[in-house]
Amino acid sequence: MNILISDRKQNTRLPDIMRTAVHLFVKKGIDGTTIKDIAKEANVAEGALYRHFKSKDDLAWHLFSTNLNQFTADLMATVYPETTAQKRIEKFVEESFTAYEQNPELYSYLILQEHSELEKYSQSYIHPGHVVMKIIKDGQKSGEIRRGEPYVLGSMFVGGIIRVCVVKMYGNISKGLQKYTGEVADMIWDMLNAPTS
Amino acid sequence: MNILISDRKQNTRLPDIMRTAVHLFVKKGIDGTTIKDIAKEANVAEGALYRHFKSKDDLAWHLFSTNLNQFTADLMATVYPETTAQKRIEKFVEESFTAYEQNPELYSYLILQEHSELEKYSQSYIHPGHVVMKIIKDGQKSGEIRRGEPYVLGSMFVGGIIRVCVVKMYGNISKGLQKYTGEVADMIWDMLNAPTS
Amino acid sequence: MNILISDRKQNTRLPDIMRTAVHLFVKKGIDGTTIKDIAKEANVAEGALYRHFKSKDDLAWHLFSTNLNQFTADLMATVYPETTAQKRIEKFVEESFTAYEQNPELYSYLILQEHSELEKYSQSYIHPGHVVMKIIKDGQKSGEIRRGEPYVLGSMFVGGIIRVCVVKMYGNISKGLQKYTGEVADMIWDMLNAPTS
Amino acid sequence: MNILISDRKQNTRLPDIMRTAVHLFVKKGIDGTTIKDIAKEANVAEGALYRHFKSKDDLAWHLFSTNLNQFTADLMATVYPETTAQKRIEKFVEESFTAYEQNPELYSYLILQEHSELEKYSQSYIHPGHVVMKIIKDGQKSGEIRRGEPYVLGSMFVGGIIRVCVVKMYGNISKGLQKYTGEVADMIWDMLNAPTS
DNA sequence: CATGAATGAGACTTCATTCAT
DNA sequence: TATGAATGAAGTCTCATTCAT
Repeated sequence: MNILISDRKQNTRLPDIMRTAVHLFVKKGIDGTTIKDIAKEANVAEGALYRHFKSKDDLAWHLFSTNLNQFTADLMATVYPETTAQKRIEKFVEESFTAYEQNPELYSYLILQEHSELEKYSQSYIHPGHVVMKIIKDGQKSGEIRRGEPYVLGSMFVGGIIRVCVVKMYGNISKGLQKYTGEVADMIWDMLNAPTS
Repeated sequence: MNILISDRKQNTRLPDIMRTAVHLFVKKGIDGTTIKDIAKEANVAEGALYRHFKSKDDLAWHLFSTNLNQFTADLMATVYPETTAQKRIEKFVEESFTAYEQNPELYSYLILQEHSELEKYSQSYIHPGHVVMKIIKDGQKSGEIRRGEPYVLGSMFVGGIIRVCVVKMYGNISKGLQKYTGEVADMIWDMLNAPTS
Repeated sequence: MNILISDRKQNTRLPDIMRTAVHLFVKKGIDGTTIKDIAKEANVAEGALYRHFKSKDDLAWHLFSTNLNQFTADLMATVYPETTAQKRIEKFVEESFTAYEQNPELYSYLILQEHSELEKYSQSYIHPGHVVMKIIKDGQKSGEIRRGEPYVLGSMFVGGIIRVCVVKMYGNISKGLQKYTGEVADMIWDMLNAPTS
Repeated sequence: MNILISDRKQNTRLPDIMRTAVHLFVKKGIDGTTIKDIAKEANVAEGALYRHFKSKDDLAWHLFSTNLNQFTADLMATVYPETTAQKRIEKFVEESFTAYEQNPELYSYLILQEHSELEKYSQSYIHPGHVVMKIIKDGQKSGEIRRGEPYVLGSMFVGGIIRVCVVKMYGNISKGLQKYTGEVADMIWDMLNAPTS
């Protein structure tokens, strides 16, 4: 389900507004994007936006938290039926690359950028890092994953995935990321697995 | 004061301005930081900035490009005397973590953040990614590093390092990063090295 | 309000802004007038101006070029149906003095002042000098007007008119200028006409 | 005597400053010229200016009033030994055109421009208009000059001269103005003289 | 005396938000 | 409900003037 398109069918320009907002927020930052920019590109009057959101930051925050919660939930639902650490990692990579390719701008907005503008809102939202940490800690408990500070291991895991997306976004990788799912999952596994013997 | 050591340079507030600017740019973003903020925190009048820089963005760009060039040059000088891929990776990790710990804010400004505000300036600056790519490509040529799209391998390499710094910055890792140099370098090596048949 | 007469046009503060701007530009110069001045005297917020003009200079230029084109066109339409140089001069004087008396400030802005601030804009606008030069050159061709460098003759012609307006503006002439139309036209004619052997 | 070069021989940059100031004030207006502009073009430090003048406006006013007084006095001394209106007019034209050609920028600063910026200073300085009015009134008394409102006649007289200078300054007259002295004086005389009989 | 960095008031401009139509 | 002109606080930048060196 495309998370940007609300399932309530109203005769509203809301989806246009949201899609445009993500596009511009990614391109120019939240502070760098004006209401006029969004209104013009979404073919809406400036005032129209305030029918749906209390403020620009409210829009930015809504876009962020709603979609990030959704993405994290989807990730959890896909990854955790798997029972081995290796399989979980593979699913995590697959799901991440798929999300990126389906909507690079939204993925960038949710995952690739830090939003200092949103710090005023609660920082306790659920995010994919939680899934990563769970995979690591469960894997360490079961002996599948090497010992070490879990945050370091988790960072090495998720940092690589994030960076691949960034580099793809900058145009340095031409094929679809899904092509690299297996290879990347293998690399992460080589990095994290506990040496047998 | 030793009269032999340049007593001619005017006492300028430039260092204060630059230090403060990095601090605030990291904390609130470039767009989110005002000239007034910088002036107040640096104990300088607002106009003082404009004796040294044409505009706020000019300051941001100067801070970015100058220091990034320097860091990249240092990195190259440290890494490339080494002759094996494994050693180079270790030096790269060590140098990165040291740079982070010496000046987390500057490192964050240079490496951890994407600056959409600076896109108007030339995108052809030298940056550490170039060093990473060289390590990867040289290592693949010599057979030390596994086959695969170099940008993907490079992203996995550098993405992990970046992420460790981000997580440290958010306070989730308490020890100094230099403690993890060996461990992280090993993990990257496990991930990248070509399986010896 | 008669619904047949355009009830659609939004009630805009544009006319207030323009009237006030001319007033202040004449009184204090363009550079000497601030946006705050205009806003206060026009009872408008400072930002209102920027809905209609890109900048203060843009406003100044618009005011200048639009009205000057209009005035020149009117002048041409009044003067050039006449067929003798003497009549044309009389009409020119009459039209000039009438324009001055109808709106001294606008006339001053268009004709009496040099605007170094507007030099950045095209200098190729149409202005009343063109009408003067045409009267002179046509009159010289037909033998009605004395020989001599046309720009010198034109300057003597139009300079007098301009100066009369300036002196009136400074309060040294108390009667309406239209009273002097005949006298001034005669003087110009005495100055310019070719002596009939 | 060049009025811009002080007869006290000090080792000072004052003449440079004054010449530069006139140049820039004419080119960009007083408000449009900055102290930095003047300092840079005169090869002086910004602060140096304040050794000679209390403020920028003080400089502008000094330049204006001193030189205008001088010019008016010279004019009076040249014109008033003459005993007929016609001769006086000729001398006035000659002196004006000579002054323009000797130093167009200074003449422009004194005569061709209105300085709304200087209104804060006394408006009761002596200026060439007084000489003009004296010529007109004396001429009317003696019957040499036609009847009519003296300010109107004076404006017609001096307005032409001013305009010729302006048009020359804009480059539309290529020969030196002194070439036109006789012709212009004749025209003014034709315009102002009382018809005999 | 000269220099030019610093000051800080105030100019121009932007833009999130409101509100009459 | 939509529109977009208006608001006005706040941001960026300028520049006359001061003052330590």
